[in-house]
Amino acid sequence: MLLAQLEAFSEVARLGNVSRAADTLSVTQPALTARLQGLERELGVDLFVRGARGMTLTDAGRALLPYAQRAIAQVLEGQKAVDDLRLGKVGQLFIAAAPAVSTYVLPALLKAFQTTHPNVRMGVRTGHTEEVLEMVLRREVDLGVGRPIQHQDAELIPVFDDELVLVVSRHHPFARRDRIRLQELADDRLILFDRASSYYELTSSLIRQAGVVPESVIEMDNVEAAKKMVIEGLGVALLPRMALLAELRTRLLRPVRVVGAPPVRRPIVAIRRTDAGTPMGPVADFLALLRRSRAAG
Amino acid sequence: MLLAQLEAFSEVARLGNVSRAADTLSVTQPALTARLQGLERELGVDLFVRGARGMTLTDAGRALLPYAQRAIAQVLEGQKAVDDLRLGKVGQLFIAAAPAVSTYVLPALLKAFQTTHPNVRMGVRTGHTEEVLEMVLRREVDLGVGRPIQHQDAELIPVFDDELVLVVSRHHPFARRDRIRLQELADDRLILFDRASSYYELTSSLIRQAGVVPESVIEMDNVEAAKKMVIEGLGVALLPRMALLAELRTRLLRPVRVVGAPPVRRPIVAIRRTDAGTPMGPVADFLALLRRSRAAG
DNA sequence: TAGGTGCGATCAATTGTGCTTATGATGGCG
DNA sequence: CGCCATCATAAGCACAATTGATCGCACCTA
Repeated sequence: MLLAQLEAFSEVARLGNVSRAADTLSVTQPALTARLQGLERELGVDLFVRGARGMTLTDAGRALLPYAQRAIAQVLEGQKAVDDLRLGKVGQLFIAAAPAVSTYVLPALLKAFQTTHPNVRMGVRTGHTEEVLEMVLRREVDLGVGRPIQHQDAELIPVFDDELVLVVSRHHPFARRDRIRLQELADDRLILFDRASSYYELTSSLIRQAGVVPESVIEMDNVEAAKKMVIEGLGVALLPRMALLAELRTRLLRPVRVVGAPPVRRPIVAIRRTDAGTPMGPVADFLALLRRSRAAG
Repeated sequence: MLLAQLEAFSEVARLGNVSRAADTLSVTQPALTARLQGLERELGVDLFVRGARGMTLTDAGRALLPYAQRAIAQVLEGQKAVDDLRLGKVGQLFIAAAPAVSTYVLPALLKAFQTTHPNVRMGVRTGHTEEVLEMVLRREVDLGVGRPIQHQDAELIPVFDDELVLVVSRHHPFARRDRIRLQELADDRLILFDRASSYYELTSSLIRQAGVVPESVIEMDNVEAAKKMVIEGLGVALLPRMALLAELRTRLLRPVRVVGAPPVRRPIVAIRRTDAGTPMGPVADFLALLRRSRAAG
């Protein structure tokens, strides 16, 4: 049985007239006649009584009509559902993100996303990149955001590069200088954050590489606390730029260029299950927003 | 969009495998692949992620699946509904019938019909043939049964011939004779029934035709009373055979052949709206039962 | 009652479209 | 490293749907 036959049947039943139904369906009248005959042949019953004044439903036709209409309605609704999804109008967007992303990048992005996609259900979960990957693989979220991490079933999509920035308080001597040498850090107190973060290892190796042994080191367990320490003048810190946007803008913290040390850049990637296919709808839209934002400046 | 595409989609989604779905749908695998590609092209989205281990639904596929399944289910249910109707399993059978039919023919027939068609809703309305016609034309009933009556929108289907039978009580002198002459009726009392019935006019004209003036006439307003009168020996009557079946069988009443007068036969017809088409399902089955019954024979 | 009108069915030719068989490409698994 | 399973592609074919023109019929109108 063909959907076209059901549409023909439904429309002819509605109009009681093959010729006019042919117009509204944009086919010729003989084509419609053939569809109806085909349907009647397949079902083994007459659906219409042919009169000189048009077509009238038989009992069988009356019995079939509601089913035909519902079937057609389901198809249309299905098309609409897919279309809405494709255009990102509806659907869901659950994201797993590394702490810095979750804290400093997502809020603004999701606020913007919410205004353009009011009917999309959103959610955020936070974890280190390994946990993000796990959540993606277990399909607990539609998208992960974190540092690159290889896995057979995961696909990585670069979204922006983050960067470690050396920051000092506004009263610190470095604040007045364009750039400093790495060795000068030896005279200062270095503030480290979150031993579990991937940045911890980076920072440490950078320092060690330069043969610098800082006078003293303070370890914090989160970025926010580390920033406070720096602002209070207790030391200097290498912090991800995406966590500093507000303080750099208000000049509460001052960035300092370090000569002789290459800028430490870390790609931030989106993580998708390979078998989820090309991102679509809300996920695709959010990915575009994420890349466009260039969140790290 | 083709129904076949939705079926392909649904089945592949269920099995996660084009080749196996091709088996269950009894087509070749390339045919299914083409259907899926056509559907994806038309919707503008990928419905599956192709892997070496089979097909996995995308978000769009997951969104579409329930609609596709419901559409297919509606089509199947529609087919079943038409089929049940065609086979007379379900539906309704509302009949309007002339009083004699309603009283003496329908009860036994409807009892038989009920056992073979337990899920058919049935109903009977009684009226003279003109009223039966009206009910048919107003679609208050599916079928009328009565004497022939012409109308542009009504189709008449002969079902059996009724016959006026001269009956007398078992003690009446005629009861011992094979046949009588019409003129002999002049010596007897004639019992007429129901002035509104079409039989009244028939009977009267038959008598007048023969130039017979019965000694006396008693008019009753229903057949049952007329029968009682005859049984009590108060006179003789010309009554429709279909109203006499029980009394003739028990020999409470005796039929008498009248020589010189042709048997008075009246066709009983079923009445259908022309625009209702060929009878189907319960109506067709009942019509067949009605003709087979030869109720007046 | 003769001609006009509207409607559905039919016909012949053409176009399309899906189906089948055979083959290719790719990834996983022993 | 070759084999197996899986899906995609290609070529040829057959059937079916579409089209435009025509027919037949019933009804309406003059």
